[in-house]
Amino acid sequence: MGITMPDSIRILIVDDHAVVRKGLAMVLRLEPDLEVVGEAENGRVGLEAAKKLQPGIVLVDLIMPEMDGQEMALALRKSNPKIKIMMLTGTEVDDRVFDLVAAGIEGYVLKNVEPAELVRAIHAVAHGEAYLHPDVMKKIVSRMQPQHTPTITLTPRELEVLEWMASPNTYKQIAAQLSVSEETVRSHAKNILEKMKQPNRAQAVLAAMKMRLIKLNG
Amino acid sequence: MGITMPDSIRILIVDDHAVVRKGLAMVLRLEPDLEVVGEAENGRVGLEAAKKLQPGIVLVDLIMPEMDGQEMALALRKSNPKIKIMMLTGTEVDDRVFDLVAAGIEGYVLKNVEPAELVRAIHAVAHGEAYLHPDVMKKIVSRMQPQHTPTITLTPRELEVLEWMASPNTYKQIAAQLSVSEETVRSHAKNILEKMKQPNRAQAVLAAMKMRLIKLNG
DNA sequence: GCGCCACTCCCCCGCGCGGGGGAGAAAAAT
DNA sequence: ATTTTTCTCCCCCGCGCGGGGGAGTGGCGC
Repeated sequence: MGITMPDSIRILIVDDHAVVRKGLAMVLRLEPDLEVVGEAENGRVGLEAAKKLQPGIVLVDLIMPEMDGQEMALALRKSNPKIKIMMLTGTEVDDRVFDLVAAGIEGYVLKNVEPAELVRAIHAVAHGEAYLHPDVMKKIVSRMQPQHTPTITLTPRELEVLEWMASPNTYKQIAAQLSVSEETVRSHAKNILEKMKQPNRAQAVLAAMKMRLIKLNG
Repeated sequence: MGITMPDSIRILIVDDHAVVRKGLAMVLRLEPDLEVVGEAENGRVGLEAAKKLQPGIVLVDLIMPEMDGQEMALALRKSNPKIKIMMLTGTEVDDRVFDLVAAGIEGYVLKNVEPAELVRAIHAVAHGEAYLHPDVMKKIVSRMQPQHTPTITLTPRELEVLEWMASPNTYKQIAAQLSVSEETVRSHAKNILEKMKQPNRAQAVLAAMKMRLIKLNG
């Protein structure tokens, strides 16, 4: 009861439906190393509870009145970045996952998961791993995929120059690096801008990143 | 033996080590609905085999002579996008995962997985889900996360100007949008560049994106 | 009251860069 | 063998922008 296992995982449940909270708590309490330390019925209350209780992980429903799961997750991530966040949502996966994952959510599972999987997910997240539902993963992966984009055809040399354009170097410096004349680099740059229909170097680099022609660091 | 189950998963194994191939095949053949239809010892051979055999999924080792797993995966993805690709690699997860995931690899598991997990992974991928090893997922998620960066403290107005700096607009145009003088915008820009220690607008925008001060579209 | 900071605006200077030309040689495609 | 593409290099022009000053206002905190 009041005994706190030294290595147990402290859990806070945030969901607007009491039955769901109780059901989750019951399931989780079956695990010897999981400890449900609190419940909250919306994001605002959950946020306060999290700050007070300092759980290792919070299970948060996405759709809630007053303050929804996304708002709460973002706020909690800012105020207490060490507390892991596991999103619990209905059956559908909407576009908010991108913001949530980008904000550093560690877990995302659907409510129809088997209890065993949820427990596994909690363990994984508590141990510093990320646990995303396959559908979520798929969505993210598909977002990362080259959207069979009407890719502009840049020549190899142009692609090379484009990569250098993302560096702090001036055209003169790039020319030195490539062992060609500055005029050559400027000529390539000119063609690149025209092909990409971009007004300047900054926009060209941004556009190149969007269409994954160049990467953010290597 | 020669009997092909109507709903069985046809598997092609590509690995340069015969023992690994045989071991994998033996393990997988224990499953009634998995059918190892071929083996190949490098990417080039594997590519040919895949085109000929049309398996549902190929297990590909990353490190191989002549043509490695990455090359093969990219080539196969182009020629036969319907064939699922599951990457099998050593213990370490290197940076190539980004290119592979971006290219649409469905699976990525380490060689030290339990057979049961590999079988689960194969089923998942065969059913259209993505199955990435937790470490891989973590790497991808962490790449998406704001790396608890020593964020520069920009004033609200500077942040606003910085966002506009990522647009195609000139300072004059930005000034018009913000209803201030061009000199004001240029003044802000000057301070932003100094604070961010960036030599020019393009680099400032890139740096801002890296530290997630501004987003790629939104 | 005083100082600090954010926001605004102004001047000057010089280089970086976008945009318009053109041209020649080698490689690839036809 | 001819055409097309790619890579290289050159000229000129003018604006965008980086960097160096300074200065006045209002708000916030001490």
